[in-house]
Amino acid sequence: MFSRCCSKFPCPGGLQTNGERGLGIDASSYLALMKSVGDHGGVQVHAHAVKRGHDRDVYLRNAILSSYAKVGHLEDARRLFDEMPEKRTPADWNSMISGYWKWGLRERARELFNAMPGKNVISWTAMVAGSAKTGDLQGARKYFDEMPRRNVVSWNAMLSGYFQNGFQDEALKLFDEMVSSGFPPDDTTWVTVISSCTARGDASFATRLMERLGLDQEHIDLNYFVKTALLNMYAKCGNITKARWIFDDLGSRRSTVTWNAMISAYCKEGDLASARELFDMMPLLERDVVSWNSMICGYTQNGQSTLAIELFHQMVSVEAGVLMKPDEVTITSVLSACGHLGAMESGKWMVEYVNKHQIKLDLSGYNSMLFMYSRCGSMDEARRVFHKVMEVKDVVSYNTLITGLAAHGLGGEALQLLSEMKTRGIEPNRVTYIGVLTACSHAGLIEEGWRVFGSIREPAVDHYACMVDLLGRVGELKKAELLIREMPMEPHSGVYGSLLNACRIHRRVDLGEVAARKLFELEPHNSGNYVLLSNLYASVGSWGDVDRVRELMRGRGVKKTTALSWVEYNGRIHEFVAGDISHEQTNEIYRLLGDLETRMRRAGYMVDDSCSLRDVGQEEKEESVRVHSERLAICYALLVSEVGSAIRVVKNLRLCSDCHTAIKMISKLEGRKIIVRDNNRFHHFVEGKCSCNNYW
DNA sequence: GTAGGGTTAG
Repeated sequence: MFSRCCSKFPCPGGLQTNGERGLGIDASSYLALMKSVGDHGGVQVHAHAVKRGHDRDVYLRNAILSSYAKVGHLEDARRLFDEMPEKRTPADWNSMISGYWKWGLRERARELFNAMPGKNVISWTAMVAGSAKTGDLQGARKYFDEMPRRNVVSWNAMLSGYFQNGFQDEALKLFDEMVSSGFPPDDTTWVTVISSCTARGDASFATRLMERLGLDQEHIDLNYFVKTALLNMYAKCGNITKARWIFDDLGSRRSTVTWNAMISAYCKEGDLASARELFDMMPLLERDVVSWNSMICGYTQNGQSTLAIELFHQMVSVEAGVLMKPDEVTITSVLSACGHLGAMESGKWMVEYVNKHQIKLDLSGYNSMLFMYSRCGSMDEARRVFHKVMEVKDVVSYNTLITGLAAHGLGGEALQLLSEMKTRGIEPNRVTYIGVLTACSHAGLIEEGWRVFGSIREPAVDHYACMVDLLGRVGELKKAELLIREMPMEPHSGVYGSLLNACRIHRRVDLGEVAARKLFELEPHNSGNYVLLSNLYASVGSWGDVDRVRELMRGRGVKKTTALSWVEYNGRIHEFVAGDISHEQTNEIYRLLGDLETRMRRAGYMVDDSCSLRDVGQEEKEESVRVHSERLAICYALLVSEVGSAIRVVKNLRLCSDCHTAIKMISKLEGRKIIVRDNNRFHHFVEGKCSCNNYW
């Protein structure tokens, strides 16, 4: 706006020399103007001011220099800085130094700082803050220790440096030092101290501190920054009532951050309705990317992946009114939602979106992408991202890929990754070993499993559960039993669950009953355990016992879990339950199913469409002969998807063995690759064979 | 009258 004004209406020459009063705009008016237009506007004020000779005013020059530096026009800022060495003030040096820090040019910042004559407390503080923000805490501390004079801002810079980098204990220690050396904390100090306590999950510590220093938390004078930090502290420490009290108390002084903190507080509590209510109440212009991210992440983390994806589409749609650009946090969350759903089409669409809009993903973003691909059954893409795209990897990246490989039964590759991460100096953690042991288990790698188990410094109960699973799956039930007896801690439900599942696979009713009894004690309301036991009875034809288990469930009021299967097609999730007749293409689906079964029988396969492993969740016996959901889902996919493409089905409960056989046949008869995810396991059916071999 | 420190999301 200003540059256009200048080019269209060149200023009369006479006024250019009349620097002090040109057109009645003096230097201080320019300064006021700059304040109102912000840094981006400030850059545009420059040309205008130069024409009137105001660039010789040191304050205005500095303001302009600062604007250039802040928006990243460092060369322009430097030109101004170099122009008139005789008029240079410490403020110019300091603006230049923090500009360099802001844009990550640490060496330039240091050079300038070293060359600066008459460094003042602001210069030193800029060095402390700059180093801390780039993660160089030692450097920051060195400047902090060496600075000849400190003020409260210097202390705050160092404190926040510790906090931002996750060293909350150091921050609190420094705060102690600060108080004992006589520096009274200000609001900013309190914000950092309270936040540090929040990060440590210790609300009472903050409260005690504030009391000790005579700061009443309900004091009316606390500024909204402090109140928001307090709100956040109570929210994170589980006192949602107190958090809400502060939120309501702030009234019109609420900022975007206050709203966001309250929204994420509700999300953390799992109270999505209240979170959404606030989100919808929030003035449209107040909503920033963090508000959207908080709500989307809230959905993802509370198992509402569909809503998360829906909200993302709302966020980027034009109808939302205010254009909102998603960032890497948004993408991380939505990719994760796609992974949880096994929604490959949506996931791919997201990746395309990222490329199209040039959103730069960080490590978490790529980890999320890895997660999405491997949960959608596309290990090739997951490997490609991991090996070819990601430059930096952390323990989460390795864990994600290893867990994915484990789910796909790719044990050897998981083992390879374990040794690779060790050579690269990335320390495996509890999760890594769960993944690797699971991988061994699914691939039947018993020796490797023992070796890995033996290498864990302090095996946790989950690792024992994995070993029981491994031993159990390959049929070593005696050894599994022995391991349980010898483990140094109390076995949890996962341990007995593995044992019971192994008994189901190997039809060991006697031992299975023992495991089930333990499980019913530990978690009497988990319907999965009853289903496992019932399936065990069914596998040996003890229908009376199957009915007994069902009675037991009813007697204890255990809720049945609906077995859902879903297929993603054309950007929509199509959901099926056993015996489903609600889908718009129901008739075609059943016709195809009947046709397939006829062909299977003709090919000499006995396929029992009642799925003799009956689902104890069904109330009525007749209902248990209803066709299982995954068969319906697969038939639907066969109808709509392209010939040659793989069929992906997600099932939220375990695939029964009759369906497993049936799907093998379908893959052969139709010449299609079928990928089924049940819980965390993948079955790749190709030409009548399944990747799980016999270890499923 | 210029320059340094603050809270929220994965």
